[in-house]
Amino acid sequence: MEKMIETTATRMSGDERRAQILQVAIGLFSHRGFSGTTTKEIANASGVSEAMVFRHFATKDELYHAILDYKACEDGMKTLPWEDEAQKIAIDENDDYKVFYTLAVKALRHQQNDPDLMRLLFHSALEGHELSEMFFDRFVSRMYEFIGSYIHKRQADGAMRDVKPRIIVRAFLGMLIHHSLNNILWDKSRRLLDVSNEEAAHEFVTILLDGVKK
Amino acid sequence: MEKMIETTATRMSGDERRAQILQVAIGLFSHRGFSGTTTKEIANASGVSEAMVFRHFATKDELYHAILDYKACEDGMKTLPWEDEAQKIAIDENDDYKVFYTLAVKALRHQQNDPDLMRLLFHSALEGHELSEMFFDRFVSRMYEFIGSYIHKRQADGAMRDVKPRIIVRAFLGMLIHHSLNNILWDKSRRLLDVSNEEAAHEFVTILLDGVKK
DNA sequence: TTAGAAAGTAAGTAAGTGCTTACTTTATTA
DNA sequence: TAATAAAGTAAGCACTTACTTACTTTCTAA
Repeated sequence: MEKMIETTATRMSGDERRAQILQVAIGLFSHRGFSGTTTKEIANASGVSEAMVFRHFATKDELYHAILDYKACEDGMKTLPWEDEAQKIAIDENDDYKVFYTLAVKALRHQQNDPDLMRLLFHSALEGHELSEMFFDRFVSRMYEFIGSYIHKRQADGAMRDVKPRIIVRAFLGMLIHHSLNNILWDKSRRLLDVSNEEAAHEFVTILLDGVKK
Repeated sequence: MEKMIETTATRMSGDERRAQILQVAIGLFSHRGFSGTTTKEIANASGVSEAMVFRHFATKDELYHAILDYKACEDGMKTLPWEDEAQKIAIDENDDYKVFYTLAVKALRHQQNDPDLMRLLFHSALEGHELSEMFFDRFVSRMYEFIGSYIHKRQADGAMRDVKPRIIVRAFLGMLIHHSLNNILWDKSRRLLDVSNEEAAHEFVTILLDGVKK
């Protein structure tokens, strides 16, 4: 004879719950790291018992892998620059500013919208986890290839100085990644430097291009 | 009536042992992180029982603090650029290349010689440990002040474009830190980019200075 | 030479840890 | 509407964790 006063305590479907646990775990792992997060914390934050966590993910390690796969495959690489049409056009037109600015703004926005990915990536890099290598092979090294070969072409055109292309790539990615890292980790309140993604991208690209032009 | 066949198993003095445990712990913490390292591992790697670790450091947390203090105070800031005489002279002479190149080479060398410091710094930043803030206040923000004010001066001289000085600082430090980070974390075998500290410093500085000159 | 201090250990403890088991509750459908 | 499958739990298991205790060994100096 109880009244249904519950606050929509409907139980979730298996897939829903799995996805929810995954999301909760992403938040926790990305802030506390793998060994700094307990399965109990994950369960509590998901509003279920630990047994449910282990129903969906056989081991804690499997959960971590699922996260890495999800983040690195589905999320982080949604818009690969070498599959971007606008990018290709800019490249064909030899529009240096457009090529680099588009890349920069996209990267900065992406990292701002999803700081967990960067945190996760750094945690796994420090711990020597295999995601690190996977991400490196699938994304970073292709990025070097992609930007590097564009720079090489522009050097052949006589539009850029003869510097090892990959040094230029490193300088460019360094500015972007370090800027995002600052915003996420050390300078959340923007005391040190407070600029929009667009302004940052513009200035970084201008410095880089003026710095390598012939 | 035993013979003294021991391989110089002389016991250490308190101070020696303390220092040794500290060093061992630095190596472990910097690779596995705080919660990823157990006190037993530290004891074993130091060749003593766990009780000895706790004789020298009341808690695991105290040990971590001691490391951070040691690393951040004694080690990492041995040569602060604003206390460097050669640096001051270069600044007075408005020798942009010398100012930035000296800084860059020193930073790259330091990080190469002591990768543990950077690892530790990143671990603590990700975990939100207080060292992060301390290091930020004592070192990073002063660095922005120092380089930023030099850039400001050079802008007033009409030698550099009018860009927010701190954006230039961020671009510069970004190149350096990201390069070291790559060498330490992802590209240990230098597959992606293999350059000496001097070459890297030279190219980064050249890009930066050409990128901001008037 | 011997008392005492300091370096050291073996063997705990209580509170977690990842993970399992045996069971109950809710939703679906034949 | 009853059978069944799926979502869920409480309680515990074997083991690890940070940290302690009660004790032994070695060095030093009066």
